[in-house]
Amino acid sequence: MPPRRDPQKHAEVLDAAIELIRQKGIDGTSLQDVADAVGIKKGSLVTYFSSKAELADLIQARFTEVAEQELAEIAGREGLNPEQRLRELLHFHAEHCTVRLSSPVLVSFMQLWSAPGTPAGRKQLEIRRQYQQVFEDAVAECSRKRIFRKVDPELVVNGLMGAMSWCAFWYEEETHGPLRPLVDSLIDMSFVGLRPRPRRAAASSQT
Amino acid sequence: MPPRRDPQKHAEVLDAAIELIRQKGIDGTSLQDVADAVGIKKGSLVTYFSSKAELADLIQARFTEVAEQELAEIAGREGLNPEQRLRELLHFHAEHCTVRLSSPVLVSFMQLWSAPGTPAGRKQLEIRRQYQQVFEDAVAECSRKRIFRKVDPELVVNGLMGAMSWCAFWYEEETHGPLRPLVDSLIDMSFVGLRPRPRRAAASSQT
DNA sequence: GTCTATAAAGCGATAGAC
DNA sequence: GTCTATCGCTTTATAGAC
Repeated sequence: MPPRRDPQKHAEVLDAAIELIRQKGIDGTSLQDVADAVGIKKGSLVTYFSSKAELADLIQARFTEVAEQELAEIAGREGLNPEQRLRELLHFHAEHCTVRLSSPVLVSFMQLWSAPGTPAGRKQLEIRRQYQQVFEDAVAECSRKRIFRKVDPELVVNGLMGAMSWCAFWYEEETHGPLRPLVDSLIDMSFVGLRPRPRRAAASSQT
Repeated sequence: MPPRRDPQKHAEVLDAAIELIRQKGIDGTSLQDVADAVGIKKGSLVTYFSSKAELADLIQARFTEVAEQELAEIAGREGLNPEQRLRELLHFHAEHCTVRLSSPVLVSFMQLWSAPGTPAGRKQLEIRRQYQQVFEDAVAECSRKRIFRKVDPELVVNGLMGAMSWCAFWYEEETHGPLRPLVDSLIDMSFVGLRPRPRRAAASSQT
């Protein structure tokens, strides 16, 4: 399990597996596919992981590790006001979902997240909670600085992350062009609804 | 394939399959599971569908049929202004994703939606396009009536539907209470960002 | 460390008796 | 319409030679 002799080859195998699962999902990817992709025989994969479940764990660990590192970097970056920080966090999340994960992988994550019974599912749930907490803290900070009005951070983040995550299911670079300006537009529209109300606002659809 | 003698039993089998797929996803559900759930032998399932692919088609057809009926009902309902109509459409979508589909089923839909190469995938893509078109029309109508400013309906709908669909991944009735007020809050916040700008608005984070 | 070979299990699909 | 039985295939996992 630990990369004993050849960590580079370990990374190569993992990269190939990630790319395949990115395209076809975890269920649609067999160990034979992985072996073919790296040019070794199926039986030799045991050198790099002892089971398919462990492969899935390794991939998930890598993704969440990357995500947490980037989130921590943004959270600690200098020279950003709270709104810009939240914006950067949302940009990262959108890109993480669309470019790096792709919808099949996102879907696999979701499936694990929605199986909280298993130990792995519980662990995933905790990771997701931590991940989301960073966003909720950023929203709360915006409220504290009167950039946003007082809002429920959990609800707001669920809405924002939904809009961002959903990009994985509709965004295509050839059709829509670069992702960033699209996401910026979405964020702009969303943030307007979070501003402090000058006199009154937001109320309009009372039946 | 057509329910020749016992349409009730057909519906029962389909219900059981839906419930299983709701829990474990399409790949995680074997025909043996379905047969066990309805108390017949695996081989007897051919009476109700000739292959697993056809089972998936039947389930998808049922869901999309229900969705299209409801959407048409809302689109044609009397006494709603364009904003209220859009709001009702979004409410339906949120409930459709959370309560009726649940995240694993939504996830299965996504998986099929993201395989546009196959004929079935192409058909699903067209269904989704039609489905989404109803929402985009509603947004465009709001813009025409100056309830919203001029916006890109596709982008706006993608953002709104993302926030709604995402509810399937975080909403739990025991934790959060009734779904409707939560969704209303999300819609309220989003709509504020779509209003015509009185003088200037929305610009605040220019670096 | 990689290979061949195979075990063991589960899958969807099908044939034929009742 | 349902059953039993089985086929053919794919999958993961493992054992042992080089």
